[in-house]
Amino acid sequence: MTIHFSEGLIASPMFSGLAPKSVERLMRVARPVRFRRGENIFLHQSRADCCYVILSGWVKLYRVTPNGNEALVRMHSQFETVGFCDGLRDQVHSYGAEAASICRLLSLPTAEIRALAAEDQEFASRLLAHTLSALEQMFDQVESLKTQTAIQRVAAFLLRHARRVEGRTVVELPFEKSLVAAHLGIKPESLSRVLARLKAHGLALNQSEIEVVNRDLLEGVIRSDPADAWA
Amino acid sequence: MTIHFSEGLIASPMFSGLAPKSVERLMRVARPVRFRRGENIFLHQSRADCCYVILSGWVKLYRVTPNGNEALVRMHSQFETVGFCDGLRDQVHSYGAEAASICRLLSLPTAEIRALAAEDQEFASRLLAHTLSALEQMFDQVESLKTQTAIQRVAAFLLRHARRVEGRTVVELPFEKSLVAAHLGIKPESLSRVLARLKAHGLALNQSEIEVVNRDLLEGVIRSDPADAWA
DNA sequence: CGCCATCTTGAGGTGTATCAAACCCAGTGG
DNA sequence: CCACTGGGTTTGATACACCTCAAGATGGCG
Repeated sequence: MTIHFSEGLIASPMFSGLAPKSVERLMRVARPVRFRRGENIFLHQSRADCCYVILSGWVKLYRVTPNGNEALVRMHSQFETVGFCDGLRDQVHSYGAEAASICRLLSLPTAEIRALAAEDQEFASRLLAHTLSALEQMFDQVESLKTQTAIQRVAAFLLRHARRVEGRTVVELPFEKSLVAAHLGIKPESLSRVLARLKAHGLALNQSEIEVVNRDLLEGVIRSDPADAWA
Repeated sequence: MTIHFSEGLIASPMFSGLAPKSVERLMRVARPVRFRRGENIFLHQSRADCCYVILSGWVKLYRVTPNGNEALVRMHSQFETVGFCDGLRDQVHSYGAEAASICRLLSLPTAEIRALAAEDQEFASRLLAHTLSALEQMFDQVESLKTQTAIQRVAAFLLRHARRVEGRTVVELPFEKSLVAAHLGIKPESLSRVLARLKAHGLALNQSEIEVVNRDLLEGVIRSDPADAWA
């Protein structure tokens, strides 16, 4: 049931399609690591001498502001990579990483990654493409923070995570609600209230299960301008 | 007084240190373009077949949401690059670009950039480093949007742009106030009010001139937790 | 069962947006 | 020289969105 390390590596978009020789080279220095929920993976400002590929579980990237507040920057899950951003430049981490659930990672020395990038051109261009798409995702996040209200962000999040099971469209929250709230830039209490308000807009809440009963209505919440009132 | 095109190119962090052969190659296909303030450079979702280097002026990157709202994603100035993010992947632009002032750009065909990246390894790694730092800047932006209030973001912005002239610390806004507001994720009216409130925290406003009279006080505004009240 | 963490609900406060009006100021044209 | 114009900015009154603090509800788990 558990994924073998090398399978996990090549399942990651960043390493898929890598020459077998390069995979083997990486696997020689890769080490599997496990973390319990809440455990620290690396700290903000620490030397980035390891990058990680997630084999299972969720990892949260966050920053701590001078006044002790915490900003959740991104959430990452299976086969995504963590810590490359600073590792590739041989700098200190520009964010901290913490296990948001039990998770298994593959740790890779950044020195080896850099060396490989210098030799394997295909890998280098893959790295670039990967970074560019991360950048675009950050654009999305900034856009939603600047133009959408909390309700709209929640609605969009729910629709993104909605899956059809047995004819119904249900949303399984990928991680606990307080993390979902931080991810969307609001407080847990607000998330709770927003979910309650969305019951009037195509959402049904039956004891911890979230169901989308009217997709169009929910999409309407996202489309509508905050200036206009939706009752 | 005006910068020659090739000087502009190599002054850009993305192209500095490039082999003379590569510079020459790019200059053969580079074309200078001018825009008046408010003119469109490229549209969101249009094919990204040109990238740009800014020789002078300011460029704003923005997105238009389904409901007609506009989100300012980033501002760029001299020697920064615009449009590479999607050009390198041969995709459509993930944002629109507009001249925020009179500006001169150097337009480069993305096909040529991609070809050069494939051949010149040094350039490829420069591209990656550049993209990574853009990513980190987006992290900064998300952090400030999620953890700081409007007043704190304004204070931080002012301190970032404060310069010492003739013994006084003054802030010259790089572009008009409505753009500063959009950049910080607030409305122009709010920016106006916030500036007025900051007069009690080390800022002086003398008819369109902004002066930092007490840096520590301003920094205190940023440090303090929004929960605590600052009168 | 009782404990604990997580989530919800309520009351009240702060922050920012909205809409509308006044203001400032550089250009323009009489 | 002065009225007129129009964009950008400020100010005011008001509304809404979201936060804070505190109290309850829920649900897993020893």
